[in-house]
Amino acid sequence: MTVTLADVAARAQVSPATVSRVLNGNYPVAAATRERVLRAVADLDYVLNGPASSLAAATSDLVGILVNDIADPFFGIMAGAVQSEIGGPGGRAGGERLAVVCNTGGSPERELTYLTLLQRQRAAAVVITGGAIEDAGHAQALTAKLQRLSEAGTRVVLCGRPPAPGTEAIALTFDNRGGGHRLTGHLLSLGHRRIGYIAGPEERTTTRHRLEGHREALADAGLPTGEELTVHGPYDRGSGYEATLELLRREPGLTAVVAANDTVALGACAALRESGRRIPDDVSVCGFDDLPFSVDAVPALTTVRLPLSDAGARAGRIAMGREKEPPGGVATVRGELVVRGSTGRA
Amino acid sequence: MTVTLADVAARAQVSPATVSRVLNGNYPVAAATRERVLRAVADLDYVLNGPASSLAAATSDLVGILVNDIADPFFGIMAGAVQSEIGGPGGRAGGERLAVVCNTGGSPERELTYLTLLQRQRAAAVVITGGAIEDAGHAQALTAKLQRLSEAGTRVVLCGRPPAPGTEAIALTFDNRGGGHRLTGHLLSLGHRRIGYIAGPEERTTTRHRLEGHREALADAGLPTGEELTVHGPYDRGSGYEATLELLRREPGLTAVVAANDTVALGACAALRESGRRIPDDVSVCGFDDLPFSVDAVPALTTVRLPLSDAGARAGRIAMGREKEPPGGVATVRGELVVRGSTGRA
DNA sequence: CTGTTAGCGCATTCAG
DNA sequence: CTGAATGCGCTAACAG
Repeated sequence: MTVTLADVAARAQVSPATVSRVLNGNYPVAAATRERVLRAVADLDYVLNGPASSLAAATSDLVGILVNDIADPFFGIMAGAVQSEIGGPGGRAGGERLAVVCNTGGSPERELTYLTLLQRQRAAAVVITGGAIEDAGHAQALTAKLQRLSEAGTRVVLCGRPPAPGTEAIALTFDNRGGGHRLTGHLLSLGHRRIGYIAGPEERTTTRHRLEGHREALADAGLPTGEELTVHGPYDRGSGYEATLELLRREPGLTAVVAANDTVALGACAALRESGRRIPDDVSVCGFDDLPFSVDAVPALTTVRLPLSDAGARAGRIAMGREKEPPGGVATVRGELVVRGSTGRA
Repeated sequence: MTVTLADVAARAQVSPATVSRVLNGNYPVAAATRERVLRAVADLDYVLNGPASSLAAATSDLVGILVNDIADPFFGIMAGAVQSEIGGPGGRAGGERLAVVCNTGGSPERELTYLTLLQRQRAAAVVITGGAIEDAGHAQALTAKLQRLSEAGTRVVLCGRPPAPGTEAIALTFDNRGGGHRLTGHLLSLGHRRIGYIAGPEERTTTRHRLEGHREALADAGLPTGEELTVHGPYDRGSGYEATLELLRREPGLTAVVAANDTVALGACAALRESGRRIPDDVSVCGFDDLPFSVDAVPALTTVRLPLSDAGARAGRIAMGREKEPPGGVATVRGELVVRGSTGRA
């Protein structure tokens, strides 16, 4: 029924082994023979059986990319970059790898489930993007799982996440703390003193580091860290909107709002505008990430640009073993302060 | 080295067959035996070998989701919705399916490559999102490939793409033509007559249908279809920006701009603003899709809302065989005109 | 350079 | 309800 390697071999009048060799291209085969085999493949419209191939070879061409939220360009940009380095020649069979992105939705269970599924498929590599959940139980389970993956020969790379001690995972970490520090430093230099902070979800490394940077900047300036002006929420537009209304309630004299990321900042801008405040004349706003739409906001967002695409591409190359791992298995990726129209003097 | 089914069987003192049966849960096993097996699985930290399992069963738990641009929320939202319906119980082994999204980057070759890869993996289903490339050669190759997939037992669902005649693929098509028609109708009713159109890439069904709707509306009103005021470009911000400058050059008296989608519209707004024009006082702008950021644009974008999330979820359910297929295998999903601040009287 | 020989790990018959 | 036997389709030694 379904055509197999043996069928191709019969038609090309060679042994199955030879067909396998031309298909995988990792072994010398006479040009004429190769020709004949390829024609037979085309004639029969043969497609390699992936599971059988992976079973026999004890490895697959699957590369998993885990993202917290596939609808968020922050992850989409990284995932696309990872994938662009993974596709193309280099795979085992047919020279193509299957880069697959898995959407965890930010759920620790789903993260683990996907890793198990990838482990089950004997994935060649796994790239995990974005911040981690800070829960002791989950961290332990994750560490164990990553270790298991490494032992099974799956290369693990973290992109935009702190290192995972106790594992062999390579980490490209974003300097969220430093970025947050510079952002707030910028506001302070403009004379702002009553600064609201809209943080991401609690128990997320990204959230915590950005917030710590903010508070360090405040502390450096000898100011109170203003816990009462911090509101947590998800990394979405609605959160920025709601949180801003809440901040305004707590401190009507607010002169600046720092948002967990650009998307949240957009919601903050909407809320401020609806409350009759002008940006940046009455209140300054900043975001984080510098997503593509940020430059088109009105006024354009002051933010911290993270080289998402570069980082993703690098993670992809490391996952493929095409780039040297950073010393110690950890590299820090800095964000650059981008000052635009949404911030001004207090 | 790596623990196998046999190891689990030995530890649980049952036969491999029994272990397989409890793992797949599709066969009666005594509760006590099941207990023992599950404990052994936990003790040994056993993970099923996916390739071996798929090989023996001649099917896998992989479900592929093809997207044109993973960094674009338009696709991210659909992909996330598809995936939310695919995950969870229902899979063969362990009750979990691996929903994987593949980024074609809009390239026909990559689309085919990914489909082959998925075919190779004996994917349970494939959901293809977004418009198709209108190239006779590619269409033929794609039809053949989809047919091959169907024959191999892979369910194929198109989401946001016209039906593929000659295949068994189910299609949830967006009414891009109708949406485009209503959008332009709205502008005409506001008195606009000199309307620029920024179309997406040529040879894309989405592009063509939206544009046709636009021209039909013009024709219905007895106006020329204004081919000289149509500019093509990719579905991104930069395209909107450049195209708008070009349109302004061709017709400085433009009173409205219709963009291929919201992202393009954002770029158009930026260009208009930089040219000193106010929106909507001098020039009205509309987008398409109603992505999350569109409501936060200033002024908020008039657009056509596509139920991306609903459509994706439905596609996912159909792919899983959990929802009845639409009659004739085709369903049309309408877009709703959403009038906001970016459009006003001419 | 090419053919032969063995499994890879699991799901299924088929018996019991 | 459970065990034994068979083969899924392919790759990887090993010979030639």
